[in-house]
Amino acid sequence: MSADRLRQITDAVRESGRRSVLELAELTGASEMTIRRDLELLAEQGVLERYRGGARSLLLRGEEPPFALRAQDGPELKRRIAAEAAALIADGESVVVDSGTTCLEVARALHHRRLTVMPLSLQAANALADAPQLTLLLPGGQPRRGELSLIGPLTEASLAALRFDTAIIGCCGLTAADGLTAYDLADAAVKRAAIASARRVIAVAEPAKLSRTALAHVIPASRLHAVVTGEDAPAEATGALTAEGVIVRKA
Amino acid sequence: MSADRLRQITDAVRESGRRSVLELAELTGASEMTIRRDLELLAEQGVLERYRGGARSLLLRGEEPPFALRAQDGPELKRRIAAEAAALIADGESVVVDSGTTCLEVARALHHRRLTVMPLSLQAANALADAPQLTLLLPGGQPRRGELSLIGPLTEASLAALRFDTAIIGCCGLTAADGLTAYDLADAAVKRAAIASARRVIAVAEPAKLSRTALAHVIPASRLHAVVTGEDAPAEATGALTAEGVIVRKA
DNA sequence: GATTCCGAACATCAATCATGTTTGTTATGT
DNA sequence: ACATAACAAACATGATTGATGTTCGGAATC
Repeated sequence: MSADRLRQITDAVRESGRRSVLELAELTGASEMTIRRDLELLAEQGVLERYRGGARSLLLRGEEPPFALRAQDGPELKRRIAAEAAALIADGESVVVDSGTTCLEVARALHHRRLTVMPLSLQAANALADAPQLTLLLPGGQPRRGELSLIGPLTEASLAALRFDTAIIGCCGLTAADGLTAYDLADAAVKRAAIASARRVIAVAEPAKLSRTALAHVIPASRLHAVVTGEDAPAEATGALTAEGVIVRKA
Repeated sequence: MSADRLRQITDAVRESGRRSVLELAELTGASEMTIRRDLELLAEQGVLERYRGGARSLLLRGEEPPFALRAQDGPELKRRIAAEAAALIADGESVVVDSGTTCLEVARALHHRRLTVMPLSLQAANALADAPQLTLLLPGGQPRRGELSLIGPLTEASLAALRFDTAIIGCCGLTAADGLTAYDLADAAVKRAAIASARRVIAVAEPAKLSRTALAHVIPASRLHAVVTGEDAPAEATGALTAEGVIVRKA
């Protein structure tokens, strides 16, 4: 399954709202049959909607693509950021790890460590299920479709009952002006609960997110202790965060 | 990975307490290198312990083999039992599904149904994560190593806060005299909590379990509403259960 | 110090998966 | 109703992966 082609298709359809199978086959160089199969897949993920002859986009602008697609996005960068974040955690700590693709990488980076970890997504829980030295604590909740992040009152109640040394929080947008933001309201509520039950808050955010703001406000940037981002993060963004009292680490 | 060979090895080692690599290679017809790789795998799962030249069993009699091995055991029968149990559940119900290999099959059988389901293991949660019409509720808790059943105070608290129409409960032993029993104390406590929060309790048990009793007592048989087992369940066992007021279904 | 066992590295085979091609069927438009 | 375009099932192909076997240098045991 060529991830590149899926991305090309997603982008092309999103750009003009709709594309024909023939156009997409020409664009990608793949056969029409392959395009049809791809469209079927993307339709299942809720990215687009099939109609006879083509497909129309279901992603509104400002909406995030599904997990399976984002997971293919710059995995190399995410791993570097995750490794840097993991390095900020000391053995023996208790850590709550947020949902999202970047945080999933953080969870993987903690696999061999000696910690108490509460992951906030099924993905991360699975990644850590066979970790030998880890005390794994799962919160209750409802796994969000596709994302598999745990949400709802059960999740918030589980978090409220516990106190962690560190929270690793992912985001969809993070700026000094708008603070840490997320696309999903339920996710945002869980993030807030996780932050409320942690002594120290570390955000992980690819550079692109530092100039983006999503719908749901989670917390102001000043509430963060550290942000881990990529090396090509724009200086204005990181500077503004530093001015808020946040430590910025580039991976 | 030949499941047959792993079973042969496990049985042979358990029978005589220890076996040499050479013996096992002869017995299974595989090369010594393959046997070594298998032993490494089984050692990771805690089935046996390597020593130079062979391996010795770590499974005490009366102890259950790890999940990965049991999952390969008579999958056909388990699916039939699971289908029968699933048929006892009406659309719209709320159901709590226990951990274990048989209950995992029940979860799979519920995949396309319209229900509210709380699985008590990560395995089952994963199997149901992409179910389109299902409301999935995860309890909190600690995933038990290998088994991935959720245990601990978080799990019991999650269950105590909810009321279900039906509980599907797995077991290690089930007799009219000794009731429903499990190998693991923590699992048993969770089972009890699940049963306490359900109006109706259905146990699933392969025929072999109807003449077995494990360490931890969960509930007396009379507390069950129905038992689903295989068609070749011994008549004395099923008769004794019926005498306790339990409905017995053979799949 | 000799022998036996081990495990890493490579080779091989089978199974699986993604993709393309063919062909009969279905849906759309006139 | 008929013609055409799109579709999807079935099969073919090539690439990738995973299990197994073999060889060989190194380590543990006697």
